[in-house]
Amino acid sequence: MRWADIGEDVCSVSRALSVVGDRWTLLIIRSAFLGARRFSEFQKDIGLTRHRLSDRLNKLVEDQVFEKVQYQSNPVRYEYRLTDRGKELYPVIMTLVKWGDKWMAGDGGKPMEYEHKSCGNNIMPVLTCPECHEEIDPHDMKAMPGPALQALMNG
Amino acid sequence: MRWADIGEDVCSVSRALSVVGDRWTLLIIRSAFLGARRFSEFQKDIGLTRHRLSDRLNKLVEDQVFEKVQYQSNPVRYEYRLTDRGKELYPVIMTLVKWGDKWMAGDGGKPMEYEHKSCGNNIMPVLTCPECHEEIDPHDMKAMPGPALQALMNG
DNA sequence: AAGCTATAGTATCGTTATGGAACCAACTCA
DNA sequence: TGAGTTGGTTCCATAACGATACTATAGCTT
Repeated sequence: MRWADIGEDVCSVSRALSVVGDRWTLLIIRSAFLGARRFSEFQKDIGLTRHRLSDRLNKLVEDQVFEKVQYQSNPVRYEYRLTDRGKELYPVIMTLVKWGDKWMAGDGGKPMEYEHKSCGNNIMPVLTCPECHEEIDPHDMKAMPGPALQALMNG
Repeated sequence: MRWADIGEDVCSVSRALSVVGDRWTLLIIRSAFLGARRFSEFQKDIGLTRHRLSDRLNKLVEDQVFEKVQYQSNPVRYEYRLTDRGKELYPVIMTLVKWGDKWMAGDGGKPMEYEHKSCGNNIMPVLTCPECHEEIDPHDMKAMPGPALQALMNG
């Protein structure tokens, strides 16, 4: 039996994609990391229809990636802020930026550059092993069924 | 003027998502990292329709994420292998796995576990600064317009 | 006070993408 | 000879999406 055979539900990638796996959501989250909070800011950044944006933001609030915070009354208006759950999508965004920079580069250099404030360098993050601190090479990673998948395979 | 205002085209995230930003593509790539190569393997792993799979695989070959390699003649049959461009999506997949493990956990523990073969530890990769080797905290990253965006902003 | 602008949405409608099911073609194996 | 495997394609109904228009509340302006 193949591991993945068992179903999409026991797969962290598909679980994650059930939240961020559509055409717009990751762009909305990128905008949030660049400072957007209000409906119109997201719309200007991304250029999707208000209808769609309304939809996605509501779903992201439901999924607890954003929280709605009232910033005025009369009329009542809310802004959308990343929760902790949302903030932890930063690595996903940055790995996409890195891949896009390298493999989908346009003319005239990078769209954006990133400074690591705590060391002052202009960098692009790398994925490393928390134990030996080496950069991760896919060939050095061995994937094994974890408890959830083992349970399914044995019964 | 907002940076992102200028348009989706000068954004590495949206460029990357033009390749991997749909409901299925990242699942296909995940399957490839777990060893899938043939049409039917992908289909069993993911459970999408053959129609859709055919579509996505062809697009991914066009986008040079996969290459078609003939594995038999009579009838001619191809398998789909990740190119270098495709292999470098590994960090995107792993950061999604990590987020899914933490925030979308199901009962009974993790679906999968990962061993870093070169050090022998069971790990989950972290995003670090290649200069100071500290783990990246979104608050410590400063985003600035790069050359491509500066050019656009100045004219 | 009437009219214009800003913000944050909804409603409607036509087009595109997707899912489900059936079909097809070449070969293998019993 | 006939069922099964592999790797698709065709057709149709439904879901998601884009474009455009409309709504609602408030401030600013003349």
